[in-house]
Order: sequence, then C-alpha cells, then structure tokens
Amino acid sequence: MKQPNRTPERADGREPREPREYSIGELARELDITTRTIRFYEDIGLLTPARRGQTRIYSPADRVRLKLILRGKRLGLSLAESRELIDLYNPGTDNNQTQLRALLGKIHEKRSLLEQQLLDIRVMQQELDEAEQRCLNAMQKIHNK
Amino acid sequence: MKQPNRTPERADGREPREPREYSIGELARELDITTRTIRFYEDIGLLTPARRGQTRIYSPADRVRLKLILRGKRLGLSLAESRELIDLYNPGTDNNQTQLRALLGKIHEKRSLLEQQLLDIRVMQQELDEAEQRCLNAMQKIHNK
DNA sequence: GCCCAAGTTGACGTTAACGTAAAGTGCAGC
DNA sequence: GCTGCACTTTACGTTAACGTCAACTTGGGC
Repeated sequence: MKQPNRTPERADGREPREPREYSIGELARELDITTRTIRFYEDIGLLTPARRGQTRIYSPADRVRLKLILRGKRLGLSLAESRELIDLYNPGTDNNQTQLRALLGKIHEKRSLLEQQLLDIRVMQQELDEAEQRCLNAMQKIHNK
Repeated sequence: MKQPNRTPERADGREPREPREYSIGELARELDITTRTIRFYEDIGLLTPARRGQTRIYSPADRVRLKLILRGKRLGLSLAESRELIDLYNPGTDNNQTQLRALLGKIHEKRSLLEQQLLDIRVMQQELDEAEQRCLNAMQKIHNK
C-alpha cells in the first residue's frame, strides 16, 4: 500500500536502473514470502547472501535463485529437488566424464517428470472444461424455469 | 515379480474383463503406494470404500478417485486441494445459484493455476535444454583433447 | 488343526517447511 | 537521547502426509 521507495537512490553519478542489491524485506515483499522463509532457505544452504555487518545483502543472482526455488514450489518440487535442479544449471567446474554422464541422466529424469506433468495438466484442463460446462448447463436450467 | 493373478476369476458365466472390485493390496501394488497411504486417505475422508465384514472393498470409482488424488500430487497439490478439485467434478445435487457461481469461481481459479504451471514447465524445459547443451559441449571438449 | 499371507485397528514417530515468540542490534528522524 | 522500524539470532511449535511398529483376525492351502 505504501511505497516507501526502499531502493537506495545513490547521490553519486551512476544511477542503477535495477538495484544491485536487495534487503531481505524487499525480496520478501516482492516475492510475497516471509523473511523467515528466506532465512530458512539460507539455513539449509539454498542461499548464501553477502553481509554488511550482520545484515544480509542479496545480489540479483541471489534473487534469481530465490525465484527458481519458488518456481519449483509451484510445480510441487521439494526444496531438495529444487536444489538439485539449480545445481544442474550451475554445474561445478570440476566436471569429469562420469559426473557429466550423471548430469545428463538427471536432466533426462527431470524432463520426463515435466512431460508427465504436461500430460496431467492437459487432462485436468479438459476436466475443468467439462465441469464448467455442467455448471453452466445447471445455471441455464435454473434461469429457464 | 510374481503374477499371483489376484483378480478373482469367477466360475459363473460372466467374466468381467476389468474387475468390479479391488482389494487394498491390489490398488497399492498397481498405483505404487502403500496400504497405509490408502487407509490414511480414508481416514481424512478422501475415500469411503465398501466393506465385506472388516475388509475394505474398492470399486472402480474408488480407484478413479485414488488416481485423481495421485495426479494431484504429481502436480504438487495438497490433499485438501485435490479434494476440492474432485468435488468440482462431482458436484452435489443441491446446486443453487450462489453455489454454482462459487463453483465457477473455483474452476477459473484452478485453471489459472494450471496456466501458470504450464508457463513454468515451458521455461524449465528450455533451461534443461540449455543445461544439456552445456553438458554435451563439455563432454566434447574432453573427448577432443 | 495349523500356518501363512493379507487384512484390520490403534498408537506413536518422523520429515519437510516453515510459523511464532523472545530478546537483542543498528540507524534515521525528531 | 528517545522512538520506531527493520534487521538479527535462538529456540520451540505446528501442520501435512504419511512410516512404523504392535497386536489382532480371517480365509485358503496342506
């Protein structure tokens, strides 16, 4: 409701169009989660924000990670699964042959999961359409009598 | 591994191609869940199988309900949400005007949820594609040196 | 008659993902 | 210097969705 303009407008020459850093409260408001949640994700190692003194400072990259986690949740992934997925996008630099094979395996695994979800969604959409039709028919009957 | 042929082949004339009823163990094996899970769903009112004495007897309709629940889980729905959805498909016979409006509202709500999931999945698929490419490139480099 | 597999009802335990309350720190404005 | 707000840590509480015994009963096969 109030727009407190929390993004620090610096007095120096360069005005960053998108802020280079975020407070925990900013992220919480923007992503509609609680600060507790964000701190919890840090506790389990999903985020490792910088610190200025005690205060956490989040980079745009941290923000992206958070959004990835939330997208995972929307698809029903556990935090552990989201972590796996994010690790797929950010592979370590120590990729030997066997690790790469494992990565590819996981990627295929996740992909087939997504395929199944696509199927499920399509069927569900159809069923919703039918339910809506039954609903509309029932309303017609009421209106016509 | 073993095929104990649990479906009761009756000696009378009619041979039901798909059995009219299922035991709890059959369903558990077929759907790859535990009997505990099925009983739990009954505890919270998601299933109300018939009984022969003490023993639970599941109808094809019960089996469909169970599959709906499991599909819901694959999409990350809670059991409460799945229950809501199923109720959308099986509306009571006492549909007055306001209830119908509420139903339509819920249907639209679920639909937009599914839309969001579709978007999420599409983006995730792209990201998986990219991750796979990076993976394959890395393997190429190893192979070429 | 005995056994065994599959069923039953409790009851308590467990895990994930946070919620919530307590008690303190840091700083911007008056 | 005080207030207030946003941040911090610590710690215990909570809810959903089952898992895991334990202690039965029941029907079919030998």
